Amino acid sequence: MSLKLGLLGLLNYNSMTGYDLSKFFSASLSFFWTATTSQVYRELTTMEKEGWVTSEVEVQFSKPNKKIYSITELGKKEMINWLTNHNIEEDNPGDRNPMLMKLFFGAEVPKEVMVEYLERNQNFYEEKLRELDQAKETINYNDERVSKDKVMYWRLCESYGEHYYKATLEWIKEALSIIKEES
Amino acid sequence: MSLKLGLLGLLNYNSMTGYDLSKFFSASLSFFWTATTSQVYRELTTMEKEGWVTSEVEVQFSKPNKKIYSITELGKKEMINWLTNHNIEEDNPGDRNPMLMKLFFGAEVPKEVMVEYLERNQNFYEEKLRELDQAKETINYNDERVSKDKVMYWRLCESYGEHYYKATLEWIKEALSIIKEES
DNA sequence: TTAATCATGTAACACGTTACATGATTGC
DNA sequence: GCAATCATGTAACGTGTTACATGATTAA
Repeated sequence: MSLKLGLLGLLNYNSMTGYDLSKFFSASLSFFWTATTSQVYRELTTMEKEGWVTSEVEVQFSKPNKKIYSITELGKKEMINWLTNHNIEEDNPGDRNPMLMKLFFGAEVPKEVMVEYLERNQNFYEEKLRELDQAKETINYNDERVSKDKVMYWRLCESYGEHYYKATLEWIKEALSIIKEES
Repeated sequence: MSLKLGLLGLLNYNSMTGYDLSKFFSASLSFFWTATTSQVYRELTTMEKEGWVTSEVEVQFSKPNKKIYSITELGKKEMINWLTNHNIEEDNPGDRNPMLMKLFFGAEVPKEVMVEYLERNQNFYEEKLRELDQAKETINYNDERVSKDKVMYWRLCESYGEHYYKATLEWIKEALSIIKEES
């Protein structure tokens, strides 16, 4: 459901094509959700059937025609409904962490293998943190066309990332020293 | 792939039935991966086709026969291979966080809605932390039949949970105070 | 001249979820 | 007498992934 609702959320800001949507998705939501173009087109088709969006074709020359999607009243209702009614368990899968799956069975391979694994994860998350810092600097939050509320919520999402990356890095540091200690 | 390899990992400890596997799964791996019985049976079928596991039937009276699965040499190779060759990007999806998706579009609904949402998440994670504490106490890590290495890795997985839950709770606390401040 | 961008998708597969079905045994 | 446990699955659906196809335009 999150993908559908992410698309509704973006269409609620502006009507646009599937192509635009998938670009906006990677630009603004990819930090906590990813979607390929194929997925976006498929979802748009089913969402149109359900009456959450409508489309109109804009004829173009020497390019494929644009199919511009807009959110409907029904779609808006659906979005507000999703924003208002919570299912906390569903919203926090928390499971499906391949890294922990690997670590759980780490005793089956030499320690150096797991040490290297954690170190590479460390690099990965340090890089993520740097990327986040850069993003913070480049995004212009003072754009007057954007409401303060939106900016606040967007910043909170960013801040989650920071907390999450830092916590992971701290854990990796501890884990590495424990593994090395035991050798 | 993680599900298949989780199953291989468990079968590497002990041969058992699909039914046993799904119980072990919920008992020991559900903290970072979940699997339903239907999924387990399906995966076992395909893994047998690939030669990673074999099965033999144990006839029972007045109960369905047991189909006991064992890991093969090929399966062990596959497992070690997975443990040894890393793809850090794949192992850290990090995306797909429905909670952040919701928060991102939070400006579309009254602030109280998002405050309540975060408060319920807070309760959720506090409960998770308590559960983890309980688990720590009940699990007997001094079982002599289990190698020290295994215990170490299992504990590291637990410790990840602790870090993760605590970081999330801290972020929620900050987020709540920021949202309330802006009102 | 090659690659990237614009803009649309289809097809097949992988994996997760939900619901349903069977039928005896054991515990409350 | 009823629910839970044992033990096996099937079927259908939802959603994510990967690969492929088309064909003009623009920038390096």
